[in-house]
Amino acid sequence: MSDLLERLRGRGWRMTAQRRVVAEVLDGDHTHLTADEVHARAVVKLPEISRATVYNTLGELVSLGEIIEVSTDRRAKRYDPNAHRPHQHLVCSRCGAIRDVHPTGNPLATLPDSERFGFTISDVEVTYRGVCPSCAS
Amino acid sequence: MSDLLERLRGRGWRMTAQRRVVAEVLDGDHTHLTADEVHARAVVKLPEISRATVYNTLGELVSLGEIIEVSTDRRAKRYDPNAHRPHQHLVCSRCGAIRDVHPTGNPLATLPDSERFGFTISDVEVTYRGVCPSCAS
DNA sequence: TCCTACACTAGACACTGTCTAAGTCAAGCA
DNA sequence: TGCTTGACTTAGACAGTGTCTAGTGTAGGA
Repeated sequence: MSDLLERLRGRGWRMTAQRRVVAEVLDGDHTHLTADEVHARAVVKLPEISRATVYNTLGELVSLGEIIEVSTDRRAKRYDPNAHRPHQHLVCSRCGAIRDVHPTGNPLATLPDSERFGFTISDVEVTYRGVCPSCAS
Repeated sequence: MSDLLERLRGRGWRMTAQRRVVAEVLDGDHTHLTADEVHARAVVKLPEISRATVYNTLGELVSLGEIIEVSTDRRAKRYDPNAHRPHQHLVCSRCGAIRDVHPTGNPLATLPDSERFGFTISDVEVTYRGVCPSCAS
């Protein structure tokens, strides 16, 4: 975590209490939080932090590549602090639980040239859906 | 299209002008419309159709498996009438254009057992992202 | 034709996210 | 250390998408 703060400072980020709190929340063991969940946890540590600041800070962290936006359902975006290792997501279609997973092979290679329609493809997102053990039992 | 209406009638759907119009809109050559786009087109044919009816009808068509919900960005859901042939999506990250694509292999097979965490996996969504030829030029 | 359960409408409401104007403060500099 | 400045934060309005409800309408069977 202090790593993250150091990296951000090194990139010219002005270090404020609000940004520190958001980074701390993301570094907790609750991954894949929504923006409002991040806000709720941040408010515990810093009651006057505003929703707009949380949204701004999350957006900045995303554009800096420190966290990843995930949208496994059509509800709120979720934020994944595990940005430094490529991975995909496995989602329970009942309870919405999310796990990071690491498929074999290169997902980009599955799309033949004839199906690329001239696009320059840079990224692939794979979402596996199913029922988790708790919901199945 | 009359096929679709027949299938729906066969499943006990009460056939109303509103449902017919929504089905007709989806059957047009504009695929991947948002709910509000469907509503806008439906209003042209049936001015008094309400937004709630369009949302309800789309939801029913999805649960009947006649259309597919697609969420390639975090804006509105889009509806894909191409539900009867498995496919994935290729999205332009600049203009948002969407193409149906057909990757090789079985995307489910890319997740090893050790990465399934006891989930019973039933579905995989793959979204390829890149820049389309028009945006690249 | 009549009846009734299902469908539709208008509009309020909820959730998520964005924007703005005004105030605050981190950090560089004297 | 104290000043200055522009980046940052705040509160709250606003926008887009989707859901829900109460009252009304109507498709389709008897």
